[in-house]
This record gives sequence, structure tokens and C-alpha cells, in this order.
Amino acid sequence: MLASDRAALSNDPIFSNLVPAARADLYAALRIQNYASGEAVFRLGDPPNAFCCVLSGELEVSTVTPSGAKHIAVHIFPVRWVGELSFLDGLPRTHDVTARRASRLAQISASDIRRLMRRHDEIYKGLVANLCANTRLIYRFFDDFQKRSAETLVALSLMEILSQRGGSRDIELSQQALADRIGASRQTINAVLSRWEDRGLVHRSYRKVTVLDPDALGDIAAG
Amino acid sequence: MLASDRAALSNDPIFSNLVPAARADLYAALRIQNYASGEAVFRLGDPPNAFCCVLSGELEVSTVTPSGAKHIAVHIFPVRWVGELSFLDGLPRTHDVTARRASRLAQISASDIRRLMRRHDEIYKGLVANLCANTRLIYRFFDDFQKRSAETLVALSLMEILSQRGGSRDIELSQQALADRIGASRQTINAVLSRWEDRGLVHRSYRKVTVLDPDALGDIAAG
DNA sequence: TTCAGACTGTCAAAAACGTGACAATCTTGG
DNA sequence: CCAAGATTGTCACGTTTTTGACAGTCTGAA
Repeated sequence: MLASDRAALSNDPIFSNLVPAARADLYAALRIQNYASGEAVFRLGDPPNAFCCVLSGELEVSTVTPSGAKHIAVHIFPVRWVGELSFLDGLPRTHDVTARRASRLAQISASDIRRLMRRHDEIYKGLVANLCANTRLIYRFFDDFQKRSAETLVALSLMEILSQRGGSRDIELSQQALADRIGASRQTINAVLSRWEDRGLVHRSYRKVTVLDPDALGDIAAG
Repeated sequence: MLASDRAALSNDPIFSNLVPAARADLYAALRIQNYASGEAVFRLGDPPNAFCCVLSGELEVSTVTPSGAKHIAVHIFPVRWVGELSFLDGLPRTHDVTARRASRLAQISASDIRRLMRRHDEIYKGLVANLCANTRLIYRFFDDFQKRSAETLVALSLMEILSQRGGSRDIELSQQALADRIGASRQTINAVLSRWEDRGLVHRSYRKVTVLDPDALGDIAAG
């Protein structure tokens, strides 16, 4: 484990203030692993293999629709944990989870996390807290996505991603990826971004959108 | 508590096989209450007042969109519990919950459910199990709703409701309620149901849709 | 029983969105 | 460096869906 890994973990909102005994056990179970861009972390329908924390990089949580299109449910940035649901109910994975770029993950194997959940109530409660946060997020998405124009949905998605990773206003997503996230066509995304660029709200570049006027985008998202 | 209430509770998938001590405490905390059609059970943003089990009737879980339209996230039928999320993370209600018809609820007050969660690990785990089930349901909705035609969405919703309450094939929802559930206009719902009635798949009546050919509807939902 | 309010059936016009196509541009691996 | 593959910009066309409107029907409460 690198110093940067420790630094990342210290910002973990779920487990950063465990009692020392639980923290020691948790950290002892961590295995750092690098994933290449495009590499699968979990697969839909699989029994759970691990509980993971994104230390750097970015994960994509997605499914494939019956017609073969990809639907991206959410993007996950450091420092967030993924994969608690299957350990809390014992059922298969609900989504594919893929590294969207070179990413560094702290993983706990299935047997270790089950042991840790049994041994330390705080760790069990950490998984529950993570599930609560994810459930609130998905509820909000589900409701926000109803009866909204493509323009509003793009604004909502960009604002959500900005809020997940403060700092840069660059959003490194292709127009196709944005389309897969909101269930629109690439051309519609392109048209929306074109209009916005003309108005000076964003700047388009290759596989990237730079938000220039977050307030205006927020207004569109709220509309 | 009536005999019918006890019968309903014995079908509860979450708490029906608790150890006797926990079950006795849980049942002692139950307060049966009747709600009139349209009456509010929870309200979005409120601190949690109770954890509830629908014994008879039907609840509607909804939010209001910025434009004032209602979005119905899900309908809840007997015997299901609602309201665990706010007790697990201590945050406000995510949705309005309303009785869609005269309904009978078994309720546990906020202070009682918090006490029971602390005292009986099995009861805490019951809330977690309920949250897991609800989260899986909403994940499935969120993914299923992407890139689908209104016709497919109506079929999906009808099939989901049928699966929640086996038995009758009557679905007592107005066309407006169906529209609010899938984020479409009432006229679109009407057109879809008209087409289906012509083909003999459903029968329309006042505030009600009767499914005549569930297999054909399932095929449409899968498309 | 009656009546107000809710619900349904239907239509035409307009807006939003998807599809297919094609050329130009950018990135990446060999 | 170069070529293959991915990404972008843009267009025309067709389809789906929304919107607004209005008349007729049904229900539930007074």
C-alpha cells in the first residue's frame, strides 16, 4: 500500500473513524489491485467476489438492455466503496462494474468481508450506511429522470458528476457515454452540447466536456 | 388487532420467523391504524414518524417534479413494510407515501422501532433486508426504464403490479396514475391501452385495467 | 337523486427525439 | 510515424410523444 493509498482511505466517509481494533482488521484484509481501462470488476449475475474501494480512477456501473444498448446507472469516483448489496442480502450482483480508466482499488475478498461483518458490528453498519447512501442516490436519479427533456438530463448528470468529485470542472466522458447514461442518442447529446457551447456554458473537446458556467447548468438541471 | 391482521402479518416475508422474544416485543409495539383513500402516511422531507406494514389496501410512493407533475415511484401492496431507510440512516423521508384507497396499516412509532432495532439484532437485520429488497427493485426499475417505448413501459408496470399481488388480474389504476408512474402523458397511455384492447390483450374500464393475456404482455415488456 | 369533479376517448398540430449516413478529427498501439 | 479504430459534427427524414382541446361518461358525496 502506497502513501497515496493511505491518504485516499483517510478520506473514506464510511470507515475512516472506526475503533482501532476494527480498523486494524479491516486494513489487514485490504488488497490493493490495479485495473486497466475497460477491465471488469464485477459482472451482473455473479456471486459477489469482493467489496471494493476506489482509491483512484473511475468505475462505471452499468447493465445491458434487452436491445443490446448499454445503460450506465452511475459513475463512481474516489473515495467510494462499491459492492455492499450482495454481501448484505446474499444475492447476485445487480450490475456490471467496469474500470473506465486505469484505476486503483482496495479490495476485501468475499470471505474476509463476511468474517469482518460478523466480527465487527461497526463494519456491518458501514456496509449498511453505504447501501443507504446508494439507495438515496438511485431514488433521486429515478425520480429526477422522469418527465425531463434530454437537455435537463444532461445538465443533471454533469452537475451530479461535478458534485461527486469537486475540484476540476473537466468531465471526461464521451458523448456516447453521456448518451448511455441518460438513455438518449449520441446525436441528441451532441446537439445539446453544441447549443451550450454557443452560449458559453461548456467547452467541448475530445472525450471531455468542460463546464464553464456551473450556475447556468444548475438552472437548466432544476428546470 | 383483528384475526385478519394476524393472518396478514403471518405472511410478512421480513419478520414472520423471528425468535419468540423479538416477535413478542415487535408485536407489542404494533399499532393498527386505518387510512382513508388519499390520506398521507409519510411526507417527503419529514423526519421519520413510523415504520409501517401494509395489512390491506395499497400505498403509493411518489414525489412531485419541479414542474409540478407527480412521479409515482412504486405501489406497495400487502404484506410489505415501508419506511426503513430513514431509520437506518437517520435522514429525512425520500418520498411522499399516500394511501391510494382505504388501507389498514400496522405501525411502529419512531421511538419504538429505534428501541427494537437496538434491542434485537434480528429486527435491525429485518430492516436491512427490507432495504435490500427495495434497492434491488428500484435498481431494476431504473435500468428497465431506459430507452424503452411507452408501450413497453406500460407493459412492464402492469406485469410488475401483477407479480406483487398474485390472484386477480384487475389493476385498479386510472390512466393518469399509469402515466404518472412511467412519466408519460395520459393520452399516450390511452392510445397504448386502446391498441391492446383491440388486440384482446386487456380490457379497459373505469379506473381499472384487466389483463386478459399476461403472456403477450410479458412479451411486450421484454421487447 | 343529483351534481360537481374526476376520468376517458379522441383528434390535430407541434415539438422532441431516434436513425442512418458520411466526412472529418483525434488517439493509441505497433 | 502511421494506420486502425474511436469519436465528433452535422444533416435529412421518420417516428414517437406531448400539448391543448373538447365532449362524453362515471363515481361518490351531499
